[in-house]
Amino acid sequence: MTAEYLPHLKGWLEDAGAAKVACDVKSALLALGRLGIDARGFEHDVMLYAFLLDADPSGCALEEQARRRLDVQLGPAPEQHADITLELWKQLAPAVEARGMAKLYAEIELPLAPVLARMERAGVRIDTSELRRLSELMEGQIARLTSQIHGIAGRTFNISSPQQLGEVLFDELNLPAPVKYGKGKTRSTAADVLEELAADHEIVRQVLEYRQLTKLKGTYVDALPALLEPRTGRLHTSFNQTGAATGRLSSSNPNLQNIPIRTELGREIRAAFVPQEGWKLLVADYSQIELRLLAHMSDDARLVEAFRDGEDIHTRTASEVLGVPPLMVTPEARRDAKAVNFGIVYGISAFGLAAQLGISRGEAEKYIKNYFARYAGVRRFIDATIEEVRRTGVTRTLFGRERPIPEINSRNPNARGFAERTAVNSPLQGTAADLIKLAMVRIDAALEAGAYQSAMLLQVHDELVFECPPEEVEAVSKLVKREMEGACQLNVPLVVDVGVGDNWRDAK
DNA sequence: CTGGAAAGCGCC
DNA sequence: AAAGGGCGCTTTCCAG
Repeated sequence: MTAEYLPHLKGWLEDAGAAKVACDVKSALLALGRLGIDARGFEHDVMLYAFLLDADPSGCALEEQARRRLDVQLGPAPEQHADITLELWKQLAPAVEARGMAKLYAEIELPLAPVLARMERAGVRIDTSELRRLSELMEGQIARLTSQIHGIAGRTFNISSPQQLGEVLFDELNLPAPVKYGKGKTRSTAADVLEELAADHEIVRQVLEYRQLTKLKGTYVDALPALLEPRTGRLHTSFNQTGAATGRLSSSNPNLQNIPIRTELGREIRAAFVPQEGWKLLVADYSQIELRLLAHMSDDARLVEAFRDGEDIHTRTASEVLGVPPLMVTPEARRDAKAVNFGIVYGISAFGLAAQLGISRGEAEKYIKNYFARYAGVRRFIDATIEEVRRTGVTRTLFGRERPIPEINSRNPNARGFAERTAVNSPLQGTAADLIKLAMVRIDAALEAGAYQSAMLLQVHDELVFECPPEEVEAVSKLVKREMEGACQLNVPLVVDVGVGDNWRDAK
């Protein structure tokens, strides 16, 4: 079997007889696309094989794999890239098969690569004049806050420097210093610390507002327009299919998976994401995906029942934990229950829950105790999951994706605790990632089969964003909902909310 | 001047 | 003893 290589692709494309092999199919497709070549039929992606085997985002690129598995230092020669790619393919493809991940590879990861390539090439349109307006508005607010903060401090200083801010607040104005310390013994000025002081101190409230404005202006409002592709006038992110150990995608240059939504100002920024003239944006997101997967994987009777009955899950948890009927659950109780539900998924401690809810550690312990008394299946699931990871050393998703957890039997209690939380969270986060990836592949195929013009643009973990001509909106809404909800059969229903609008904010 | 660590914070 | 899982980006600060 001889390797053919294309020097202008730096060895990306190797044709090994009948089997088309690349070290990175998505990059190969994008590079070929720029040359006007519509390539199809790649069967083997060495980087994806490596990622399935190691779940190590920093170690699955060709150079690192060549070093680790073949003890070869990769040079610039395309011939070497081609040879190494084939050598690794021969080793990794059978290993993926042997570990039971051939189906995950063939039905999800490999077919996803061309979908991501098309999403990146499509890009997303931004209303730059809207962002310019916001930028000027925010500039004025920041200037006002800066002079007010300096006024109260009695001197000028760099408000963006945590070090200088700490000196002003805790040494000069003698505000109560936080218990929380950074690694270098610096007193923390993080938002949760400042919020403790905000009620009593005007300057702290202004610093928090200053932080929000400078963060959003610097990271989004001013940064995004600079990244527009001149040729398309659109924003083209990169989706990294090997970017997160759990199996999630990541997004960079720019990261379009962390566009603001929480605050009103943030939502203004999101409203600047718009469809091409005359088209619509369509947003579809899985409702409570990780908690539904917790219900399925734990088979907890109450959790399963709650989702089957279509109940509001946080209200139900509040009702269970407090022992009151759902109609008597106050908004505050629901908020607390929501924190408990997320805490379960993340492996929170009583200490952490207490800090977040502003209650005593004893109160938090009661909440957690009550939770597990009512959701005994969840307790069993968590214990069984940790036990299995102790035995096997890996977590596994519903679709068979593995993640090594080497520290699970560490004698260091800190490292072991971290590993145990990771062991519980990874199957949930990872299965959710598998599920939406599968949905993306199904939707892409269905759009292709129906010859729709609508395009998938973005994925944000439990949400997909599409751009649709108005006459397709209705049909594509149904298609997307059907393919997402039908991606997999669980003990509980999968629910997808679909919205349509003239920008990303209003479509949600 | 550059690179990296640390702090902080945006999202799910 | 630490104390919530997964990311990427910006700014500050400091060492080389």
